[in-house]
Amino acid sequence: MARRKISHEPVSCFACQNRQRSEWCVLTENELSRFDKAKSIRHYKPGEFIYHEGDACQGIHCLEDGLVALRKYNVDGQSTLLGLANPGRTLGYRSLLSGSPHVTSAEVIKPSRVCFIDRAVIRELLDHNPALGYQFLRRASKDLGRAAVLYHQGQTLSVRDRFIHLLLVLRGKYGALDKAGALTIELPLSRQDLAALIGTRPETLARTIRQLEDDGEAHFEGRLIHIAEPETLFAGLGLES
Amino acid sequence: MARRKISHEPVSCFACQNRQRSEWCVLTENELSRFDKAKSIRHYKPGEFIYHEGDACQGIHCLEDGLVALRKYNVDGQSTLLGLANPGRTLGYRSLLSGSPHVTSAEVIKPSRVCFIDRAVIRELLDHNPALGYQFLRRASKDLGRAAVLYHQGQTLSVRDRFIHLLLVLRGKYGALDKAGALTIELPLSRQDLAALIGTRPETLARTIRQLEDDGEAHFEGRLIHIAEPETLFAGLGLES
DNA sequence: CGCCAGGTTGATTTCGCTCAAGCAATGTGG
DNA sequence: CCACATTGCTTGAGCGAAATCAACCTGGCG
Repeated sequence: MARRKISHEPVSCFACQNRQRSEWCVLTENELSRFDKAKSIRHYKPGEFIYHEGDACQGIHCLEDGLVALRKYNVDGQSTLLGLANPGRTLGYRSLLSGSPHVTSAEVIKPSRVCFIDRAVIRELLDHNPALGYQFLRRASKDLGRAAVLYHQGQTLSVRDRFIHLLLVLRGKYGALDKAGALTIELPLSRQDLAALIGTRPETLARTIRQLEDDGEAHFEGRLIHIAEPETLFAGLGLES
Repeated sequence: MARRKISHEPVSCFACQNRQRSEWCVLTENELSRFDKAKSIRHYKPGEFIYHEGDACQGIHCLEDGLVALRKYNVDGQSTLLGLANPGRTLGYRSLLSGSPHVTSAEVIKPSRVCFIDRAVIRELLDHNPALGYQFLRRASKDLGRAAVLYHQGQTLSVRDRFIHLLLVLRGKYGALDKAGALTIELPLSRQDLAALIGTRPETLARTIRQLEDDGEAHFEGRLIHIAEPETLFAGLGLES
């Protein structure tokens, strides 16, 4: 599959494809220039951490390209995946704005290019341009809604249903329909991470996958999933936006 | 205990005790006056709803006095309690700011006095006074952190540990230490709601309580809990801010 | 009084976790 | 190139925590 190479050329914020779809779309030319000068770019390999749970927040990270997992560890080393970050996503804003340490660790899943901007610069921009704060406010509000739904699902749904729901979500970014209406999803994650994402263990997920195969609901090979009748599979869930 | 009567006298926002500790502390005199004129006060009895999950957001509610539960229902009518709101708390800001429907229902637990302010007025104030947006931003960031911790705990802790953790939280608002260092908590909730708050069923909670009694960790009578050695009980948890 | 909701307790079941083993793919060093 | 470790995934067996189902008790209230 399209294992696209990540360019190591430094990209100006002005040219950044993600900017329009991110919180930074409200910055003026001047502000963007300030932002651009202050940023530093770094490349991460899978398994590396951008920041760790408990760290004080130094600033904000923008994921330009790649994939990052937001993970939280147990005392026993057991981990839960709180979410995934795709290109364009701003990381660490929660910690910066609340003034408390990071509650999750940001672990790189696919090779990633990440920009870092110091907290002082962000504060300056926030003080200067209220629209930026408003962007983050909308962003935080949406995240908060997602968190509530996630929590509730974790409490009330079975592993099977949580997994199906996860596929529903991943379909958006990683799914493709063929002409017959069948769905193919290329998972960006290992089984372990899929399990962590729905708060279960790899063994249980393997069994759940087995069950879906046996029921004829879906076909799994490696990180590819084929679902002949997606609508049927996704029907049994409380529909969500 | 202090079953204090709630006054039905309309209170000016200028005189509101909660204002200093809320997001509204940054309003100017003029703005506060605008706010005060726009507000309407309503009294709710236990069991009444301030808004329902799925409703579009009409505006913001301020809880002046009383207690409100943020609840989310399952398809089967099973509910989870996402959190409690104490006096001074602003309700519904998430929905307003994200522009999406309420994700939870706000159900009154104790008789409550609630102010309502139309969304248009809030927007006006937000446009006018960036500091207000910043207040909500901090608030949302903190809520988001709490949500992450809550989710993770729900996934990894046993019912017993989640319950003890809940007591730790409730201690802050509803606990009192005597001279011997023993802790008494007066729970503001029914057993059912306590169960919903930690994502379990009433039967399981009853058994957990029984177990804590048998272990001599705590003594329960009705909504009163006596804990002789709070430090011992709370010791076995990963400490959280 | 009877009714009912909330709470407790008991019996049983089930879902998911733990522990353990096996297997395939990948890497590594001699 | 082979022996070997390593890592990720799957499967099996057994166990345990919590859910479910059901009965019963209690206190409040019409």
